[in-house]
Amino acid sequence: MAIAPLSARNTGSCSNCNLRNLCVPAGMSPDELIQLEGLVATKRHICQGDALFRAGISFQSLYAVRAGCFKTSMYGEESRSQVIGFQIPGDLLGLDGLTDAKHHVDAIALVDSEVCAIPYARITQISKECPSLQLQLNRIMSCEIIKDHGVMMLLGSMQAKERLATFLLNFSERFKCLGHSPTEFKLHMSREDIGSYLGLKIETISRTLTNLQTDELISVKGKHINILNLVGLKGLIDR
Amino acid sequence: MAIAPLSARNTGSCSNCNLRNLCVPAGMSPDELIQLEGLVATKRHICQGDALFRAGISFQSLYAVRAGCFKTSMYGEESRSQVIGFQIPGDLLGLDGLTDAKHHVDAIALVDSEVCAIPYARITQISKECPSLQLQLNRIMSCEIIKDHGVMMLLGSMQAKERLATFLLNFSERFKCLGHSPTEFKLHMSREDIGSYLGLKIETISRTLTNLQTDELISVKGKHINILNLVGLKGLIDR
DNA sequence: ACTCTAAATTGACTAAAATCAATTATTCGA
DNA sequence: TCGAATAATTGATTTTAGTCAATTTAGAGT
Repeated sequence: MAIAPLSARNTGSCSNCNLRNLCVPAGMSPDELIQLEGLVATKRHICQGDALFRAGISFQSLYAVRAGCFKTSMYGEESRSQVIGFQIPGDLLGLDGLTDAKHHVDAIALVDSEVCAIPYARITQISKECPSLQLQLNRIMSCEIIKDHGVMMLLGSMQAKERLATFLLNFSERFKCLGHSPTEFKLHMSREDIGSYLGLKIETISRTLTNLQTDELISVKGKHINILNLVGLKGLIDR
Repeated sequence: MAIAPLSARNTGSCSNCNLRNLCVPAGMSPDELIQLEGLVATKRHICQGDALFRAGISFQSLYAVRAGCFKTSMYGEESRSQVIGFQIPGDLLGLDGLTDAKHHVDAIALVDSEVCAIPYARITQISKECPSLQLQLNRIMSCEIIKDHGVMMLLGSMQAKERLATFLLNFSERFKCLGHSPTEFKLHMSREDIGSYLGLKIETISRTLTNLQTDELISVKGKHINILNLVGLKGLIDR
């Protein structure tokens, strides 16, 4: 948990953010974007391993990931825990906090990361003059629900190989949207985290990864993934 | 699929609905409740087996369940399907439609049911004068996300017996909130549906149910469940 | 009430993933 | 750069849930 460099002194304007088409302002007109001036109050650096927030603490802001990678985990009774998701730039954190003004998951930085804090009070305030912001928040939350349903389907109906293929293809797609390579990327989370997310034990993750490599669908070097056969990988799922 | 009796000629006012503390108006003051007059446009009867809406069709309204029971299911590539949830009175249907104005799941009535249709356009319109409606919608969506996370934990980290116990306790709690018995109730969905929802095959559902009965934690007579030992059932999960 | 059909249960067996255990890589800090 | 600690891989074995198959039970429609 080293000290992250405090580089960004961006004032927090969405208008000139390179993530504006993937983040909260997505689909909003330049006129509307101006109304969003002052939406983002502060930027925060989170060092690898540190928590952006934890389950139980009071919810104040949503967080848009600007750089880095996070995992969110929830906790049940008696030592039960579950990784709920992984967030990369453009993703929003904290949407589970609006119910009772408390966070329900831990958000942990998997690498040194940067977020834009968006105070919820400011969202509701700006929404009054800019209804499309509120509509956009509704869309984002609805989208979150759809994504969760996808994970439920993965966990409820897929076997290990299919789950891992889906997982890799999901990251491939998301990195592609960010302008990165869809076939070569680094997964910052541990096998433990992947296992928890996919409802599998780490040994199964290891074995299945080796398995996909043997099939020449991917190549794995530690946390580095190289997708050798995107079509073949997709074929594992539709089967 | 018989014709359901058209009994309710309620005009659609939330103020005198007996579900107002469990449904959209929950937590709103009497003053605010008056502003909600005209929120509900129409009531609809849905016969057992019929769809309230289907994945892919255009989204217009949210639906509050007034009576009966629904299941929602999503579909993946090639014959894959997954039951996403079960809705009983007070629950809201259609929250996944706000992203792209399309539904993403099928909502099927498991018994003859009744819903209040709440046009989304009207929600956004009323929200302008009544910001607490918008806040309430945000809370509801956030709550939906939290509930989905709970299912993800169930699917990702519990074994068959724990999943079924959680499932039964969840219904017990929800029926209790509706003023029904928390220990005796009818589950209208098939074993197939329960299995899909819990990520298990129907044979496993059957066996596990028998198993819980042998342990004298529940008693099962077809779709009728009687929880004999609530504490014992809870004990299966915390372990 | 009766019949036909669909749903649920039960048993025997198989397959998938978990567990246990040992080894090999990585990572991080001195 | 080295060495301890942690993470990941691989193998052997067990456990759990899935599959296949046969009954039994429950429901819908006449």
